[in-house]
This record gives sequence, structure tokens and C-alpha cells, in this order.
Amino acid sequence: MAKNSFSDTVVSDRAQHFLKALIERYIRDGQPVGSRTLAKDTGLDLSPATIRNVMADLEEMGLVSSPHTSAGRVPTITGYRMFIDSLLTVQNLNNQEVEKIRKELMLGGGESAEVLKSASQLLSGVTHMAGVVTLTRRDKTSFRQIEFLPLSDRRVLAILVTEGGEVHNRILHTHRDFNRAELDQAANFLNKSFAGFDMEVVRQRVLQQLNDAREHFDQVMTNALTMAGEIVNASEAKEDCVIAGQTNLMEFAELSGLEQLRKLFDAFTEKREILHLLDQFLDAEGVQIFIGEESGYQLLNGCSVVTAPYQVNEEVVGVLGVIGPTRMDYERVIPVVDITAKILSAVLKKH
Amino acid sequence: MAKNSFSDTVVSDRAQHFLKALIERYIRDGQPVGSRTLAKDTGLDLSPATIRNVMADLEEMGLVSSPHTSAGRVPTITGYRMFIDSLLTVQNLNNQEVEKIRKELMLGGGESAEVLKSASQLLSGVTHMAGVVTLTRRDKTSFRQIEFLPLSDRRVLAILVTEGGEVHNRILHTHRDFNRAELDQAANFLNKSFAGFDMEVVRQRVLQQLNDAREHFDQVMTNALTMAGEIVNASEAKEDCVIAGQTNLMEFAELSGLEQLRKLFDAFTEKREILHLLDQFLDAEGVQIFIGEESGYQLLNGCSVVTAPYQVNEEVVGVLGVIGPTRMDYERVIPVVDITAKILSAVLKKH
DNA sequence: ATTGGCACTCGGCCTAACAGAGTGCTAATA
DNA sequence: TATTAGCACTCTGTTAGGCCGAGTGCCAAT
Repeated sequence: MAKNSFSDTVVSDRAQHFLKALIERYIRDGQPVGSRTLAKDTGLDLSPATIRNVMADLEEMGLVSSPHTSAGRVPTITGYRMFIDSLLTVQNLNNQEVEKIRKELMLGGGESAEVLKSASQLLSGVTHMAGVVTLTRRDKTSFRQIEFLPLSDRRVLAILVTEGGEVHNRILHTHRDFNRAELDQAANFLNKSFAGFDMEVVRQRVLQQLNDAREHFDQVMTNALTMAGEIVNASEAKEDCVIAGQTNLMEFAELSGLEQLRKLFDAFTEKREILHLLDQFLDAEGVQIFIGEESGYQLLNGCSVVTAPYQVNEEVVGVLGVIGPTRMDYERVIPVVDITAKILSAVLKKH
Repeated sequence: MAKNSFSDTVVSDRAQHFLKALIERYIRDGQPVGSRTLAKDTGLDLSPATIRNVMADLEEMGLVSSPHTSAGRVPTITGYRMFIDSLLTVQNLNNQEVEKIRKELMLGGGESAEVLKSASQLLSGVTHMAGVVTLTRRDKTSFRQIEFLPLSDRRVLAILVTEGGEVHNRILHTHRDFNRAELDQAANFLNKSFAGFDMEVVRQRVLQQLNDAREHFDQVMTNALTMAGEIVNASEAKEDCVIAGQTNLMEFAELSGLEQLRKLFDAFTEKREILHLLDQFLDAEGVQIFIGEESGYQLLNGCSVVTAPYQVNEEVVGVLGVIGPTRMDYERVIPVVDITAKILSAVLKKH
């Protein structure tokens, strides 16, 4: 049997070549691609009839399909998958574009929340789709200072400052009123004990001391530890997800229907679901591409997600990427996401 | 001349009655209303032909118009205006609904940001349109405490706490490094001088002292005052605008076109424009209704905004309302907005 | 002032006809 | 054996015509 025999279940090189051409064309025009068009598109000098034979094979293998008898072919999900995994040729960004991204991200002035927002906007601006940046594992932070202020009605305002300069504050409800002196005493104790320690360590120490402290410490100290535990926990739990350029997706509404778009937007404002979705890619290396239908998520039908994790000081802390229609220009989007993740990592590292 | 003569430029009572019936019908069905339908709708036992005469008059006066020759009539902007200003009969909410609103708003636990968010969601939920709540003039706040923490690179973290328990923090860039002792000294001075004072007074005092202080104070104190001024200003400038249920508007997309909707959404995420728009109604008394086309704002074509200001301790601090299609059920929306504003005021007062 | 009647108009829907694009298959070809 | 030309077929989208229903404006009658 000849190497390229069509009866092979393996996709022949030539078939792959045509699949690639078809998908690239379909991504450009958004319309089913016919044999005639494809014959002109590929360099090879072949007649439409030949192409038709190959297309029939591809269809049999489930890589393309026709919407109806006399339309051209459209890639299927598995077709896209093959394209993404082994066929596409990413275009490198030129230096000018890279510089533009770097400059934009520098603008934020190192303020982490600002920078993440910039990154998200940048992604959406460059790709004309929705940009998203999550920050899940917070930068390893160190305890710097804690303060308690008495409010009325058995409430205490706790303020926690990290070495990075982040401020967390929260109102705690206590079982009795504390006066300022008591609270100051508690804060002093905590500040002396924990200043400079890693937040994770602080949490453990607090728990530990809380366990074997009943007899050694007085009531106030026990309370202080409880409160410290509460706010330290709260400061860790904070998860972030910045989405920009949602409305860019409206231009693809003709494809996906309005109802779908609405659900997607609702998910964006809710954020939790998106966050959960992207967290799957936290531990992945480099750019990951994810076609909506591949997850059970009804939400993302017709969409693809291109993501890459980013780091702060060598440690992955979040994921960034874009969400757009499955018919997106992967060859361009991939390097954009890749580079943005790298530059973001670099910008955040400095600090 | 008879009292109700049609040749009067004043709209006769009967004509007004028909206008009202027409608009109410149009609001229900969304389709041009013909003379036959209208004849049945109104209690009066009149033939379609008579109605047609009246409609012709209304059309001449610019209160209604027909999309084309053989369609019914549709209210014009001025028609809506007359309806809103003098024709509509607001339906009072029953106690059950009022209680539901009160309960929802109580849930936030008095945390002001939480409550505003609830209010916005509530408005959008009840009306099936977009809810919006702005907070522009902050509750009169009193200075409680300020702290400065040294960061690296000539940066200082300033934390300002108000009597209400709100925490504002900001990173200040200074012209030289300060050590902790210097900053503590400065903070102590400020805390002693200003604790309990109204924030507005603090701002003035700071400015004043800054002016005539050059000789009396040392460098550190001058700096402290400068920094205090910066953060006090920043804490005032913070404006808020919570929008919920944007996506409800997508159901009216068939009417307004997709492009319009997109611009509207972009304005929502930008927020500034919306904020500016609603601030016009800060000083108005009670419910205000605003038809999109009446302002030059291209954005709001086809939309109406129903707003009411709300207070904290008798003082107006913000505006709340809903944004929806001009064809909205005013007779129901108005009392909802009205009551929500009142309840919100009551809930915020407690604290 | 109101009404019935009548001619007229216009959008929406259905149908038929047609052009265009593309396919699958078969037979010829290199 | 792989490729090609040719042909019949299928399906979509558009266009034109016809008809129905809803509604109007106007006139004459009440």
C-alpha cells in the first residue's frame, strides 16, 4: 500500500495540507469553503475534482463537514483540534508590536491591580475579542503590620498591611466591646510576633498558638489571635478576575445567537465560573487552547479560549488569555497571548 | 367656541384620554395601535371612525405618528412626555412588594457598598431592565485616624480611616525616604489635631496650615501635611456607580439594533458618562423621568431613564434608577424607583 | 358630533422561478 | 493508479408577483 494511500485511517500529509488551507480560509471568510476556492488557495496545481476527493476523505474522518449538500466544507471541532495541535504555523510578532505591549504594561506604574487591568484591556484591544486575566495564587506576601480600631456595636475594624504595600481591611464582629487600649495591646503583640514573616507561616502560627494558648494568654490575647486569623484568611481568599472588551464579542453575535451571548455576558459579570474555568490551566506550561464544546459548558459553545499562565518571581500566580469565537485567528492570537504572559511576568517581577 | 373643540391648540380632555389609552396599549404590545383596537380599549362607546378623527388631531399636534400609511399610531417623544408629565396613573405597590424590597436591602448588613449593590440588583430584578445606583456626594465623614507606612523607593503607604469605618489607602510618592519614626511622629500629630473633625474641615485646616506653616513647622511636618492633603482629597474624589442587569436590555435588541446596544454596554463599563448623566438629577425632588432623545446623547436613543435621589441622614448623597427602553411600563416602574429610594434612605440612615 | 361605507395603501407572507455555488459520480486520460 | 473533465443533481438566496389583513382618510348620511 502506498505511503499516501487515502484508505489509510491516518490522515495523509496532503490531506493535512488541505485541512490547514481550508481552516485558514474559513477563519478568514467565515463561510464554507468549496473545492474551487481551495484549489486556487493551495500552491499545488490541482483541479477542484481532486480536491473534492480529498475533502470526502476528510469528511469521512470527521475533520470537516458540510452544512448542506451543496455548500463547501466547514471544519469540525476535531478538525480544529488537529489544526491547533499540529498544523498551525504561529506568526511571530515583530519587535514593534512587542514593544507596544511592553510599554502599555509598564504604564500601570507597577501597581499590581492596575497592571492586570491593563493586560486585560491590551489583550482585548489587540485581538478584538474579550481579554481576561485572573489572579488566583497571590504573590507570596509577608506580614508587615496589623491594626485594630474599635467601632460601635461590638465591631472592630481590622487593617492588615503586607510587605508589598497591599492593604486589606475588614470589619470583624466580636462577642463583646473592646476599648482602644486593649486593641492596641493586641496589635502590638501581633506586630512584634509576626512582622516580616510569610503570611502562610503567620496563619499556621496563629492556629497553633490558638490551640495551646488557652491557659497562657488572657482573654484579650486569645481574641486578638482569633481576629488575626480571620483577617489573614480573608486576605488570602481574595481572588481576582479582570475581564475587558466583552462587547467585542457582540460582533460575532450573528454566529452564536443572542441568547447565548447573553448567558456569556452574565457569566462575565458573575466571574466565578470563568475563574473556575481558567484555573484548570494554572499548572499548564505555556499557551493552552481550549475549544468551548470540549467541556460540557453549554456557555462556551462556539467559543475558544486561548490562555497562558504568568508568574511573579518564577512562581505561577494566575492565568491570562482571550475568549473569542472558535473561528478565530489562532496563528496570530497565540503569539499575542504568549508574549503578553511573558511580558506581564517580567513587569511583575521587577517589583 | 365649545370647550372641547378640536381646533383648539390645547389638547382636549378626550384627546388626552385617547392618548393615554394608546400609550398604555403600545407599552403592553409594542405594536402600532389602530383605531379599532383603541375603540374597544377605552370604556367610551365610540366607533373606530371617531377615533380616527381624534388620532388625526393628535398626529397634527405631534403627539403620535404612524410608521407608514396603513399602520396604527405610535407615540412620539413629545407624546410620551405629555403622558409622563400629566397623564399616567401610578399604581401603588402592595405591602408585600414593599416588604420584599426592604428585606433585600436589609440583607447587606449595613455595609454601604453591599447595600448599594443590592439596590442595583433589586431594581434590575424587579423591573427586568438595567438598575443603576450612584454614590456621588459621600456621606459626611469624620476623620478618625491616619497612618503612614514606609515602603521602598521613596514611597509611603497612607491609610486613612473614617469614623464610619471606611478605609482609604493610597501609595504616595515623596521626594525623599522617610523612616518609620518620622512617619509615626507625623501621624501622631495629625491624629491629635484632627481626630473627630469633619473631613471637610480637615481639608481646609490642612490647606490653611500648609500656607502659614513654613516657618513654624519643620520639614517633616510640612511633608505630613502635604501627604494628609493628598489622601484626604483622594478619599473624597472616590465616586461610585453600580450597574446591574445590563443584559436584561438585550431582550429589547430587536428594537434598538445591535450597534446601539454595544455602545450602551461600553458606556456601562466606562461608567463615567452614566455617572455624569445621573448627577443631573441629584438636586431634583422625587422621581424624575428622562427620555433618551431629549438629551443630545446619541447613546440613549430609544431609552428612558427613571431616577430618584436618595439620602443619608436627610442629605442627598446619590441617585438611583433604572435604564430601559422608552417603551417601558412607567406606571409600575415609577413607584418601584420611588419606594426603593425611600427604603434605601431609611436603611442607610440607621447606621 | 358621530357614524357607516368605501376606496386606497402598505407590510407580511406565501409561492414560483431562477441563478449561483458546490457536490458526487462516472468515464476518460496520462 | 492518481488525476481530471463533464454532467446531473441539490440546496440556498434572491427576486417578482399575488394575496390577505389591518388600517387609514374622506365623504355622505344620521
